[in-house]
Amino acid sequence: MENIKVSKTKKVLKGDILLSHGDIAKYGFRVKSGCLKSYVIDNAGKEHILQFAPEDWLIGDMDSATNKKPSVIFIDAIEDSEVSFISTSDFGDFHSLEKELLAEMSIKLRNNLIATNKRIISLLSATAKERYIEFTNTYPTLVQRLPLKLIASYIGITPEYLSDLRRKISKSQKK
Amino acid sequence: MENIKVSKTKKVLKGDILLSHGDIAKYGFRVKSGCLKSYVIDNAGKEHILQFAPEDWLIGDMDSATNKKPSVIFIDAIEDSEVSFISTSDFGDFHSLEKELLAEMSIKLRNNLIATNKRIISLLSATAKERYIEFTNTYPTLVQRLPLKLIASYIGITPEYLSDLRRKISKSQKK
DNA sequence: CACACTTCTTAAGCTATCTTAATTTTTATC
DNA sequence: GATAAAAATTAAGATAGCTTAAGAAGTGTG
Repeated sequence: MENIKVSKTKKVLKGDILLSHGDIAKYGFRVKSGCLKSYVIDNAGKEHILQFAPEDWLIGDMDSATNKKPSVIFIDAIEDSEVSFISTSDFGDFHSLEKELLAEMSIKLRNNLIATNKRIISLLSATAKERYIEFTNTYPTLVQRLPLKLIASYIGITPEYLSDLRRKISKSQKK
Repeated sequence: MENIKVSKTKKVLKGDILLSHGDIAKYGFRVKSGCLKSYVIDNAGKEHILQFAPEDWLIGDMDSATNKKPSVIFIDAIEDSEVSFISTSDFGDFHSLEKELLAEMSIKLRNNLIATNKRIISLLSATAKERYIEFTNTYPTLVQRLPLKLIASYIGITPEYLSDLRRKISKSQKK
């Protein structure tokens, strides 16, 4: 999607909120530098991270943008970032798009779907420890860069329990 | 994808396996009648259901088909079914496809991605009880039709615990 | 460099969910 | 419609992962 219409580029600061629960998504975001996250907040007020978007990643709420419905997610900057805005009017009607662009979009959607399915497999069938190790293998650069509590949130456990797991893992490696 | 190339139609019996762990997926499947499921088997030998595919649904292993890699999933018939085979060569190179078909594929991929993301939100942020109630609301016809143990597997719990939950739910409704 | 703030760790007790195993109910088959 | 097979239930004991709380270790900022 290098050639998709991009309306503007903007600098955002760590902590800035680009999309809030209840908003109707008018834009998706392409991250030029820095890192964004998308997440939900559950009934108990706990945050659960859906996606990290470092350099060159896209992030947005496709459901809200496509169906013009209030978003259930938030998108924030977790580092100072530079972000370009992708108008979601492009998402609405695929039939009006160029063939070339459609093919690229299909590929991105397909790859995203494959990755998302892997995450479901992981959530259904792997233990917390296995999911953590899988995360470190899949996103080694993010592990360096992100606070552990965000990684815990992404893999579906508490930071305290992740801390336990890491201690157990490093203990078992020492021998 | 009504107009995608479909090589053949075939009747399959309950229990028949259409794709096995280790296979490279040569076909996706469109279900004409009956119902298929896709699932993984974890290290402990437990089955975890990724998808149900009743009438008019598509099911397959996109990762295996796209990347010509051995599948990590199985696809079986859970009822006697009639199924048409979709050649996965269509998946490989999007650029060679008709524009109209690409637009339809993009829409299907997008909708699938939206649904898949909802499932991740549910797995991360909802309790087992909430996930069960959500399932019954989202797929009321499947609830009638499928054994509870398959639903338990789909929402990520054991059949015994689902049984407990159902008892608690019906007890709390009686008052 | 000191203060505040965030992140990380540790530990004890707790709960949602699992395991095992036996029993009952439902469904399919000859 | 009897028998076998599959599905669902029940219950007791086990455990992975959570909660709470407090302290330690980083990190940024004036």
